[in-house]
Amino acid sequence: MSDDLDDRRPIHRRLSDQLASDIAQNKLRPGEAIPTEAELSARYKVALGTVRKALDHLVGKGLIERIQGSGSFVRRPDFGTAFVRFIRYFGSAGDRRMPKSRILSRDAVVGPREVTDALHLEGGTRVVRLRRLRSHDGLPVLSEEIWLEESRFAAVLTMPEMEPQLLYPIYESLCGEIVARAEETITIDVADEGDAELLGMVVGRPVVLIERLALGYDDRPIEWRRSRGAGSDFRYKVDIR
Amino acid sequence: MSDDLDDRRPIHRRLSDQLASDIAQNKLRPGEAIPTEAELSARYKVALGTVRKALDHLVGKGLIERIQGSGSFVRRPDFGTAFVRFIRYFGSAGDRRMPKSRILSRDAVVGPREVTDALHLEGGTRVVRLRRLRSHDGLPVLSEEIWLEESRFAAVLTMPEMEPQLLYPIYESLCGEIVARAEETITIDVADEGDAELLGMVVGRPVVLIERLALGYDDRPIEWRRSRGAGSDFRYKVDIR
DNA sequence: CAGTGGTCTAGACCACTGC
DNA sequence: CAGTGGTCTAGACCACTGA
Repeated sequence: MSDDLDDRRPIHRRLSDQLASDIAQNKLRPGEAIPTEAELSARYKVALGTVRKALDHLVGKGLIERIQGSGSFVRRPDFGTAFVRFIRYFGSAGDRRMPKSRILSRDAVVGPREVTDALHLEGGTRVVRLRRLRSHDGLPVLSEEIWLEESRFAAVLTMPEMEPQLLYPIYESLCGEIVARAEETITIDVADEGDAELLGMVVGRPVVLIERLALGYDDRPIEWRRSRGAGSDFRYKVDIR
Repeated sequence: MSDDLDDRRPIHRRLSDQLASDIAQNKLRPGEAIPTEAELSARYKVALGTVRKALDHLVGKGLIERIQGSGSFVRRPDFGTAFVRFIRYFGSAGDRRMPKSRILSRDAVVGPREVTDALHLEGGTRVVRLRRLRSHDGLPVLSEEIWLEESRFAAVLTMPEMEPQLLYPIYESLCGEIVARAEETITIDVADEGDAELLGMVVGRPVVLIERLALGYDDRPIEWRRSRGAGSDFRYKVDIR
């Protein structure tokens, strides 16, 4: 462990923090195997049970997966389906066509106040802005504005436009930025002229507004996204304990 | 354990299932202490570590709480604040007045199809219906319809109307039904005449529709509730891992 | 087959709670 | 102070994976 001085925290806790930190710093990358229990036990001179407790804790935090007989692996969060969680589709049951994305514009601008605030940047920092329209069964479903710090994501401006664009893998391969989790805030608005044009809605009808802040393993903001969709398409289910 | 025959499941798993079942059958009631680790270890002739693993699992499921030096206790879920999770308030920051509830009507009727479906009852079963209006700072915020199986909840019809009515404690004391968890589905609608009257809204403006199914520890449906509120008051935050 | 994680045991010591 | 849960150890055996 990096700091053997702070003896007040339990060993299993220090070990899991150490590993979480390695993951945050991309020393251990998604999909990679982490050292085996025996290896960690020997390296840090702690009992196997203590190692197991640390790893179990990381499983609980969603950072790793354990596969018996194979090893323990850094988990790659799957946000591809998050879109689907919120929006209900009307297409026939057998229809499994992927939603399609079309990028409407890509540019770099001085960040509006709310964007720099959301991304924890200095006011006036330049940011990349993407506008994107997501469709299902040929019908527009979500219009998105996506904001990124320009200094880290300039490559996004010049990348060729591929078709089934999932952005997070692109951030990873092009910019070395790995999205670990996201915070979404859902509110309700009414359709304006832009929604009427992009989503084919009637002005004044309910719109669902989804604001998402994507964060790295180290909790640094990576991307801020604001999506608008027809309220009638929205459905969300929560479990309360 | 009740069935020592099924040896294929791990001991810690059988033990936690046994305890979960005791909780489901109200043999162990919310707030009560469960047997100590040592007690369970002796009674079931298993090692302490195995007992601990079983109890840790129950903590993860949200069924118990453990308090060092004191004991392990059946958890009482707190839904009183769920209302607050969805609705943002505008009152001054220092204002901590509790939201108020007023019951508009109480009666028993043949359950509408969607109600009996939600409660997993035979079509045509009689149900209790409550209408309730929840206000904050004197302004109506949520209008609710609450549905209960009449045969189990007839007492709700005749109870005196107390003021700070939290229903779930009433279900427990009057009917012996304990709510363990709930499933909520959020959709968006537009205001109708009823919303205009009860919530002071303009017809056609966005409404948030929250449907909640409350369940016991044994996953049997207890109550189905449908709440409507002004869309402009709605805000919900989710964390995605 | 060797190597991995999963289960289970037995026991020592610590930290906290409540009387 | 006695009793509780929390930490940690050391070691045995099992179940599964993949070459």
